[in-house]
Amino acid sequence: MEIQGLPGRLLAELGPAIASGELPEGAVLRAEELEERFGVSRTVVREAVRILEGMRLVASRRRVGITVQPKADWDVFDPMVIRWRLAGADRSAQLRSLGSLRLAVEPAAAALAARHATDDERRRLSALAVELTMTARAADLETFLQHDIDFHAIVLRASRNEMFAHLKDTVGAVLTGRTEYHLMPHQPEPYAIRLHREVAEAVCAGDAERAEQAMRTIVEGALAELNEQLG
Amino acid sequence: MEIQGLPGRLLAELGPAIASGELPEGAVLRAEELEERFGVSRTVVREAVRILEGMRLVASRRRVGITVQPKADWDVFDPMVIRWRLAGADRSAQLRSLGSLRLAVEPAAAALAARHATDDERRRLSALAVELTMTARAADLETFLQHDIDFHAIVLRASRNEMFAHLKDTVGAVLTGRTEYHLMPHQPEPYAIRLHREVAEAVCAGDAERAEQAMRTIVEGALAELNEQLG
DNA sequence: GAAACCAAATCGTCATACTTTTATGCCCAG
DNA sequence: CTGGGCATAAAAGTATGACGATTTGGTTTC
Repeated sequence: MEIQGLPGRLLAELGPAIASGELPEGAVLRAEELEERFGVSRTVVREAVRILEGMRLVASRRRVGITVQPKADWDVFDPMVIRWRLAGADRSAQLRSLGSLRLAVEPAAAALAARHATDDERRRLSALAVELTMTARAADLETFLQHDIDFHAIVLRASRNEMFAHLKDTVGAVLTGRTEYHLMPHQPEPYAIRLHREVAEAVCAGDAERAEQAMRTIVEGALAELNEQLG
Repeated sequence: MEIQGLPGRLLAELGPAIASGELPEGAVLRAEELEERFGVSRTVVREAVRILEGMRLVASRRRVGITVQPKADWDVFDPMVIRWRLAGADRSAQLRSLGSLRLAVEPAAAALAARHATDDERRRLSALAVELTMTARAADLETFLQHDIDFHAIVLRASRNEMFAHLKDTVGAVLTGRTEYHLMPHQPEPYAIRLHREVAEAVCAGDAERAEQAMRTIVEGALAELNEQLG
């Protein structure tokens, strides 16, 4: 998942710095300056910059340098950008945006999953729903989170739509983020868990309508909680 | 939008080759081989490969080479990847996936737009809806397409959700793709155009429900046409 | 036959030199 | 004083040779 090597180290410094606004729009870096600051060669700097350029966080121009791009240009779907932003200043804006996206996508994915899921996927959804109940009771937030992530990932995958399926990392980042930064109730809501079982049952029964509704309610709930925590 | 310089040339060759399946999953390239084949230096090859790596199209490993990754790993939201795939073999699969995504996102965006659009955006939507009517009558597909793209882009932007807004290029690529590859009626459907006016009116009136419904009908129609053309 | 070791292949990094583009400021003409 | 073109230099872009690090796969040895 992570990018390796020395360019990775550069990224891990520059990415968060830009995403958090510490390096504001229009800030200019010079390649040579970065070489010195991080004690690496030109090759490494250039490759790291290329990657940031791919994410549209910066643009490199001759005789000018490497300039931080306006937020509006950033590739906000890149999982790395999402993580960096969740760790930084506009965490709440990011979570709200992602919430709306989930609200649009996940119910649709659940409906498709009810139609197209494999038997194995249906089984695993049911099993995970049970696990969620158990770990919630045990207040074992760590494994609860992991099961929650898996649950949503399976629904997205079972939709048999590659675009939806690829949002699994994005959704995973949201769930991780709101747990990590304590933006949800300390005990998972029993009601939310019942809804996960409802989704699992509906998918097993092939009931697209019910799966979609239940999933919508889940995401709406998450969004409501978020708004509560953030005022 | 496009990546510049010599690495860009490499990308323009390798990207489509991979996206089209000409270089299948597991295929191995060596950096030195690419240097010779394209007559460029290591620097250039490495940067191009880094970019492809960022899109998760390839992975580079010591002592083994640059291997093409399974399709499931590709960053299917990257606009460049989308264009390459639309130009290649699995164009129809790609269009179907994107269609489902639009069906989830655009109605939601329209609803939000009805609530949050600025006065200017409302005006421009109305104006574009009129333009669509005119250019459809004139059978001027080129400008019709451009106005259609602008229309959907404005709705997405007016939703005031950055994730939705960033899907404008994706939607644009879809609209361009299906025109370019003649996957829509030669004359735009009068019904579809009336629906665009409906969206514009609903957004102007602040009627979220109606905007959402009209937009849903538009995208459903596009998806239906697609399925008709592709069997 | 298994474990340890060695060798070759390939990417990864560095240092340096050269090329290309372009912002900026100077100078000259109007 | 103003505007346009031209020279200059600054910065990224490209090329190249050398070396380092890692992984694969075979070979040797016990």
